[in-house]
Amino acid sequence: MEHEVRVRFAPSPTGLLHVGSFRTALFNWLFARKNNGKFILRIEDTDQKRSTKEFLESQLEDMKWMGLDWDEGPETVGCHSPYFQMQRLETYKKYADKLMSMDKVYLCYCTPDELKQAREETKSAGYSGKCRNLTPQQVEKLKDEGRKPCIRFISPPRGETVFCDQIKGEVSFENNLLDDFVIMKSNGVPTYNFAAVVDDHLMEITHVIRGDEHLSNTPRQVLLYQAMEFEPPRFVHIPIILNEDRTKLSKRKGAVHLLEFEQKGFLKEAMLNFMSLLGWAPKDDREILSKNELIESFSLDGITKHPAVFDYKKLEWINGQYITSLPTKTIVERLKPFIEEAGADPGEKDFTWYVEAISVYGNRVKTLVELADSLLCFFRDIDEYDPKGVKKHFKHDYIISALYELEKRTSEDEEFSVESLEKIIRDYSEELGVSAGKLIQPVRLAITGTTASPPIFDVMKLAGKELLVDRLHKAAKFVESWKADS
RNA sequence: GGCCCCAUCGUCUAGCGGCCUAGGACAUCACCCUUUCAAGGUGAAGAUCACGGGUUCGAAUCCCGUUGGGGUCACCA
Repeated sequence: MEHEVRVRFAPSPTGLLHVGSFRTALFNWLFARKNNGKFILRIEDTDQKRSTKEFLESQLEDMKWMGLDWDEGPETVGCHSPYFQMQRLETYKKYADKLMSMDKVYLCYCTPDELKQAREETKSAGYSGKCRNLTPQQVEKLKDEGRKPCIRFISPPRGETVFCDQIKGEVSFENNLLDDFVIMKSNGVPTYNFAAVVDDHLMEITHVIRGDEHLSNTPRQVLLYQAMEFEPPRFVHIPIILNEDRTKLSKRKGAVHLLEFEQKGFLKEAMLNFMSLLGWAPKDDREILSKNELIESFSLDGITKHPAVFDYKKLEWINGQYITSLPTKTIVERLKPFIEEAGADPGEKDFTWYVEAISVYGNRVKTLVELADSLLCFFRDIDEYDPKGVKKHFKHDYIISALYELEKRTSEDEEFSVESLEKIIRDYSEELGVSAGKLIQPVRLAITGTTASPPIFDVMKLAGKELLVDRLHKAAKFVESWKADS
């Protein structure tokens, strides 16, 4: 009988939540939910220089935004609290003392400068073990100099450390390559490797699912598990995410923080769907999966071994799929902040209008930002008419009178429906003896200022009588002065 | 550079010894639809399964080497 699955996501609040970290959190969460296990959120805030309360809050908000709820962690009552490493200092000290009494660690009085210098001189990365066999007199002398020691782990000089990774299989490292690494800094704060091992053990973590960049840390952790006589968890190293140029996903080359994607108008459902498909695939050919479907089909053996390139185009496609498939009510609610961001008052239009707008515009945009942008002409005056469109669609002699006539006819249209508006245009084009398109394009330009838009009768209806009449009038005036100038 | 990991269409991937003259999706292209732009529908192009050796009756699938890519080498996590 297997133990209850307990996994954890252990972010450091040293920046905004990175999409790579988020993907790690997602896989952990999916695995926990799939197996009816527990998802634990542990804050690794031992980097006191870079950790901030603001980053912590931002990361927690991102997790909540995406719906990755944690069973134990900040803001919960878990039986393994506290979940902030800086609040667990006595615990780490206890285990460091234990290792000290077992002669598995030692005090090191070297200063960062000395270490740096030694590294440069020997051109090798590891620590020499200089302080491992200090005499009592030497220790006294170093203490008198006011030095604060850190604690280093005594790495075995030979042999190899082998562990089994759920994805990679058996992985082994030569012990002589591992140096005496630091487990407790001189300020009494544990280092990552030590704190993670102590906490994962105490919190009864069964599967450590984390990014591939931690694979080379694992032998040190395995050594610590052995030294403290803890049973190690299962290790699951998931592939990292790459930029299009196959370098590690980084700023400079595009958005990397979850927050940025939210601001760009991506829906959480789409993000969740897309991110889960980076380095993992369901057994069947489905591409669009809801949160529940993801949980249902998630399994560790579906995770790939190789890194995955972040395909922005596919994300856009998935987002587009969700814009058209999510309940309109949901899209309306989420769209409003973007309307506001674009500089308009979302309260100007009522719910019915939004529903129509989304049914008309929804399938031609990829993000909420694009949706808000294309709807902006219904909130604010248009800045200019597309120059190419002007030359093409405003050039004919009948345009000025036609725009005035349409202004008159639409203003007198009591019904003001998509059908009645279509009738006005078609009837008038027949009267003029021109094709409907010859009227449609100028009207499109008059309302939106552009040559591309959804079907024009829908756009006219969406504009509303007042705005439509105004735009037709302004366009007529514009063409008058344009013709006069040329 | 040392160590570790990885390698199927441009990209995400299916494939876990015969069903593969390699399947799906995004992107690309064409056609249909059409008042423009999309969406949608149909179809096309796109991978000598990185390369070279083995093992086997048979390999994208197993083994070895080469090359390429990535990760990591802190009193950061």
